[in-house]
Amino acid sequence: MQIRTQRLSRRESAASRQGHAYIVVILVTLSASALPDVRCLRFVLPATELPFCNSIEATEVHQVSGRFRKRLRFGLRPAVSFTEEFRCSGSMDCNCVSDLLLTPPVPALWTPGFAFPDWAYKPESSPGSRQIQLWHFILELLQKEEYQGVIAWQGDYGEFVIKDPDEVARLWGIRKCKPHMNYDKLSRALRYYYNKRILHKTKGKRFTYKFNFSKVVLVNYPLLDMASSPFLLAQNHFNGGAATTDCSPVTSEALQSLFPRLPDSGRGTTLFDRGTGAPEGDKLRLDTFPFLGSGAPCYSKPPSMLGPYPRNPAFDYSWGFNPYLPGALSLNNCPKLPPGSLYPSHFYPNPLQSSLAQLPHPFSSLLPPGDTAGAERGQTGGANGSVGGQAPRLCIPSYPGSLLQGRTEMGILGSGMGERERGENINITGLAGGGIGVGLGLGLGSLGLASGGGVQSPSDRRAGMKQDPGSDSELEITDLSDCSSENENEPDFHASQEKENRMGGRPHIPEAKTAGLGGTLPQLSSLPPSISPHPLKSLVPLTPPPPSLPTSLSPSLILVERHRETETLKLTHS
DNA sequence: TGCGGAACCC
DNA sequence: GGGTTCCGCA
Repeated sequence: MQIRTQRLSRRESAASRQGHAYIVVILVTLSASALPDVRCLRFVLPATELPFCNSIEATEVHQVSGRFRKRLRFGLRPAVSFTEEFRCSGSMDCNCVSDLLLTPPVPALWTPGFAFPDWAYKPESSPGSRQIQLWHFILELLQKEEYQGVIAWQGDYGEFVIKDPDEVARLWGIRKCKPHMNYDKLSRALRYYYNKRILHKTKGKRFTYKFNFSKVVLVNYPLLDMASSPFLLAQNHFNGGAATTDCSPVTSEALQSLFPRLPDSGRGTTLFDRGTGAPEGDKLRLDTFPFLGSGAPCYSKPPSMLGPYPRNPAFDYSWGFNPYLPGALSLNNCPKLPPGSLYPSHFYPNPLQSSLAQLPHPFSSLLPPGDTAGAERGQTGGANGSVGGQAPRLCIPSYPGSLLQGRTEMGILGSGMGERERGENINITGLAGGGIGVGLGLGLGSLGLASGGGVQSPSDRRAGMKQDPGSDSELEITDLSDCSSENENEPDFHASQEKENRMGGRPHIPEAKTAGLGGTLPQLSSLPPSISPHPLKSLVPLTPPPPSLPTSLSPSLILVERHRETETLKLTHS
């Protein structure tokens, strides 16, 4: 069933600067008649093509005045355009794609992988260890086509079967430099995950285990709205189908055990940081994912293996990871392990299609991209089974220049705009003939990124002023990448991995909602290049904070204030 | 085949 | 901390 084009319009947007990474919160109000059940979002990052799905559960879609509203949260690195697809469930086989061009084509800084943030796949990120963890390894095998005969997804909701236990053990032994590894030992290690709720044994099925993705999600995004997340609810299958999420409360200890890099996962250091003043409530905190230094104990990954995507060299970054891509998990690059296969076009049964697909990004990034060849070109991975076929894709002109092109009506999003400006700059338009279409434009200019004067040209802005009162969308962009000090040493990608960073010990990342301070910060263009290792580092929101912003300066805001002072001082000196 | 305790290693 | 190894038990 072809869904007619649905025009969406921005209702409100806000953005703030916090480094490299952005958090984008989209609030979309859809006409009820047009989109009764939004199920899937698909994003494609430019240099990597990272489709991942966010789902919108019906219960999560608030029907307001005959419209369905849903706030979509996802984090994305700046300088990435992405495609999102809305797909209707049921008989409505609609989908649509639109692009969001955040920044100029600078290196893609964030590559969400699989269900977990990339750092989760990094051996260095293994809690308490700098080696790859077994569950990472299992995921690695699962995502490689050549190991389908050894281990493969089977069943649903993260269930997989070890078809060849000895071979899996052998591979694991190779990876860990344990030549005497066998399945008995491997299974013991797997049982080690039971208590951690990472894995679960499927009783009655030989060699069959099940990932508790919801737990992994929990530990990464503890404040994710479990009750309203269809994915997490689906993960209850993991726990015997209980009506509740897995879900004994996740203790701080457990979270720290799994993800020690969460300063204190159980005490509010969450991606969804409530109480930050965002009207929407939670806020995705990308600064939870630091990129760590390399350090595979056994092997060193050749550079060719580091980049899972067929990237444009300019966009390449060694730490990029997508477990669905070749070598994505071969972080230790065990010599005896064959190189990663080509990007698998499909996985069956891919539990993520039905479960992780319903997660807000980055969880939804578990979904396999359907078309690896489009990594560089940022095409839609239509092969993704979660998406109803190849969706039309709006091509947004690359920065700098107009975000609007063709039928697309793009808008500049960000806190750098006043309410009036935002009304002018944000415009979301559906795709003709493509079902519900949402085109999102994110202008750096509106965010205060001064290089080039912003993404959207004035003419574009004018073109994007049209609004549809019948629908709204809301974007919130947060730059959080200042948090990762490790990444500062990465010359290629300037990549800092997002990480939760509100707790002590780590570099403090300003909260997402810092737009209110942005106006006082110097714009990038006004700063010497050396000041900011990354253009977005100087991204400065221009607009006042959202009304819900706390009036008092939080520690993070203080940091922003300090940053502002520093930048101002540098500017003065220069 | 699966489990978990225990000791041990890194 | 995250396994690894060994073991007894079911």
